[in-house]
Amino acid sequence: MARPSAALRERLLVSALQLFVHHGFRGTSLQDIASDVGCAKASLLYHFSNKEAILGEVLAPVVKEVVELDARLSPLDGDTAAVTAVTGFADLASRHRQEIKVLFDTLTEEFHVPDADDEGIKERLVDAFAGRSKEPQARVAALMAIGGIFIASADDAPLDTEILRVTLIRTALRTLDLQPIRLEGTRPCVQP
Amino acid sequence: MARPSAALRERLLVSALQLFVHHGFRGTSLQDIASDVGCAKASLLYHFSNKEAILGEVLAPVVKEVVELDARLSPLDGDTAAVTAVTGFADLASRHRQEIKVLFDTLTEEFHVPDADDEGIKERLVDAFAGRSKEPQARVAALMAIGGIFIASADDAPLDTEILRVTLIRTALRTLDLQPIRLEGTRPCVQP
Amino acid sequence: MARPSAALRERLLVSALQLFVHHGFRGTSLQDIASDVGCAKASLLYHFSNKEAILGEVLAPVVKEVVELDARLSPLDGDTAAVTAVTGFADLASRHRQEIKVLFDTLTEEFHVPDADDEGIKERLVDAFAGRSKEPQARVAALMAIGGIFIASADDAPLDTEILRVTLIRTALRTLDLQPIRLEGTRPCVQP
Amino acid sequence: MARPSAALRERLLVSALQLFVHHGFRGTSLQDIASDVGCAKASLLYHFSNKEAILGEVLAPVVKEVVELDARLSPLDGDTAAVTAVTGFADLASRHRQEIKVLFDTLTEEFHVPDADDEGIKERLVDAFAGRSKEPQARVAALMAIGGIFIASADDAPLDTEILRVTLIRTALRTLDLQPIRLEGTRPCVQP
DNA sequence: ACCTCCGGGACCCCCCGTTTTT
DNA sequence: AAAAACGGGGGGTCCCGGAGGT
Repeated sequence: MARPSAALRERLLVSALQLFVHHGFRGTSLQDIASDVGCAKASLLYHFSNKEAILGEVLAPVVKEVVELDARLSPLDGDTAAVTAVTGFADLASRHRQEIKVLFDTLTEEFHVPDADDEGIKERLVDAFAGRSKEPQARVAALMAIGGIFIASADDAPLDTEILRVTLIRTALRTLDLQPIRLEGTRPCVQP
Repeated sequence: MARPSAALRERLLVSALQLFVHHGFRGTSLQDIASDVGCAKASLLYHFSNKEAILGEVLAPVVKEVVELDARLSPLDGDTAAVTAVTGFADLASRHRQEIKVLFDTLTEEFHVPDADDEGIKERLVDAFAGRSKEPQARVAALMAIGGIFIASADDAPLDTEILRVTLIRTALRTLDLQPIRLEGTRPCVQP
Repeated sequence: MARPSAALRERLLVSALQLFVHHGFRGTSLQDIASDVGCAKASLLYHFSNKEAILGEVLAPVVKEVVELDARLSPLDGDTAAVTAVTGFADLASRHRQEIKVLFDTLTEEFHVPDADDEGIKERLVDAFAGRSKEPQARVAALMAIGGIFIASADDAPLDTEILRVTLIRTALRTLDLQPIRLEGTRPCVQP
Repeated sequence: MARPSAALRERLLVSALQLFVHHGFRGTSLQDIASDVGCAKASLLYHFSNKEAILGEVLAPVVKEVVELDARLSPLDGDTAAVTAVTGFADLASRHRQEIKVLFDTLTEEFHVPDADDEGIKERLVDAFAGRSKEPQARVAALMAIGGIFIASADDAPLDTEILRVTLIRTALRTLDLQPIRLEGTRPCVQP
């Protein structure tokens, strides 16, 4: 039926993201997505081999950025690592609020998003947030900083992206007991 | 087959909690729970009228405490409200780590846990964490503090409850930009 | 619906056999079977864990007899083996004509009927029919005898069981170039 | 992608035959065939209007020969009919072993192979094998002879075509209780 | 003429959370 | 407390057209 039929594939991804955000991954059926864009379920499965594949593509942008951030963090140490992690992660999260929310309830699922989240990356991120410290308290604080950014980003409240980003950074740094930094120019390498 | 079968009901709740933690609420079927304790699915539904009821009973303890905390917070204002919220919530979360994790992915679901979380309570909690401030930044910081406590509690890492509790409080206060407090005696009214 | 509801399970097996005979295994859906006996598809899956399980139970009687025949044949050799195989197999086939037909199109399927047809048994049966001879011609003749019994049994034509059995034996023996035997008392150990 | 792509149509038929032999008609999907030759499923349906059409073309050679055999048999009677049927059918089967196997599991299917097997031909073939006799025993023997030739031909064992053919004839004649014939020159009218 | 990109209607097997019956 | 039965999807596959590209 889809009249314009421009790019069904894209419209499916958009619908899927929205539905995943509001009803969760498991709470969204293929039929829900298909109905939402007004196409047959079979057409959906023509573009994506299965339900997980949809999730994978929906999350691909964030995952890609997280992987890049992980790479940028690996050579860093101490406060530098922590600050870079905070700014990078907050930037990423504030720009992908919906995807972040989806990533959430997906965490309980058994499967992994392809080529990411392979166990290691989460640990390394926590490690960077903790400034490479091995103390339990530092780890807890790091988790809290990450979790805080996650939750605040995933919240539904309408909020300007830039304000959110800055607030996330400032607050997360406090959480980690780090000195505030000048925020101009903290924006990592991202297309303007 | 378990012959004792004395408190099947309790064993069901224990199994349910464990399974909900590891596979999520939707990811756990009644059959899974029944198989885990070794009884028939029908027996399960003899004790609990439906699946949600199981979740309700699993979360009952936390919900009860959250409601009580909400009541204690209502007359308070400013930093007092925030500090009380932090200490109370951290205490609660550190003692119910598994239930907290379950509460998580349940948040996406459509239904509400009985007699709690009815929209209002979450907002009031955020309000208290924000010290009754209406500024967006304060709200974001409040969300981050709550989220941080949630995430850190839900994490699988083995950690002494008391150490976790103290760290949660100290760090959350930093997140909210509040002065550290003396932690002795902060333990709210709870059975020893 | 099912008013009498005496032994739904049995009625399901009967229907399944009939439908498998007329439409093949793949050509019969669970819904077909359920509709035929007038129950819900879910009720069907309550009794049988999956479609293959139904096939397994439908074929169980024949498989059991074939396995027993295989056991009886193992110590025998030469013409004795061949004659015993012929009489045993013809007896079995003439009493289970429908199941034999089902066994047919099932042969192409990938899966194996549980605890039988595990590759070996067919070879051993051919070996017995061939009177333990290794010559290709003997093997071909053995195959033709077995196939003949199969096909003739599976045929839809109404025919008295006893006449069929005797004719199968007499003809199969000719196929194998064996002397006719006295057919009284050839009936193998079977409940009268 | 296969660039030569000269005769995609032929390659499809070859693949289809192979797959039908190993997984059955119903067990082979259009996708399977397309994947096997490395083309799109839609390309397949360009050449053949539907799945049955593929089967029809795959079986066309055998069906044609069977129809011709049927025509040759119609004027014959008694032993002459039987012997001619046996030699003709064995010749045909030994030269088209794979197609014979496919013909098998297709028998259960509802549809008919085009312009053949329309109920009548099978009966007439049995009739000829039975030497036009109407007795049930003769009919059973005829069925067994035909079935034997079928099964032995369909078997996977590697065997020289000529040896197979001669053995099929000799054994089938025994099955029908007919005198062996001189096999030289029995080869029916077939393109050299 | 040949081939592929899209798209869709039907339906399959299985399972889920329930109600009814014993 | 369990056994039996059920309505209703869930994800996924099948076979098939129609609209183009070369």
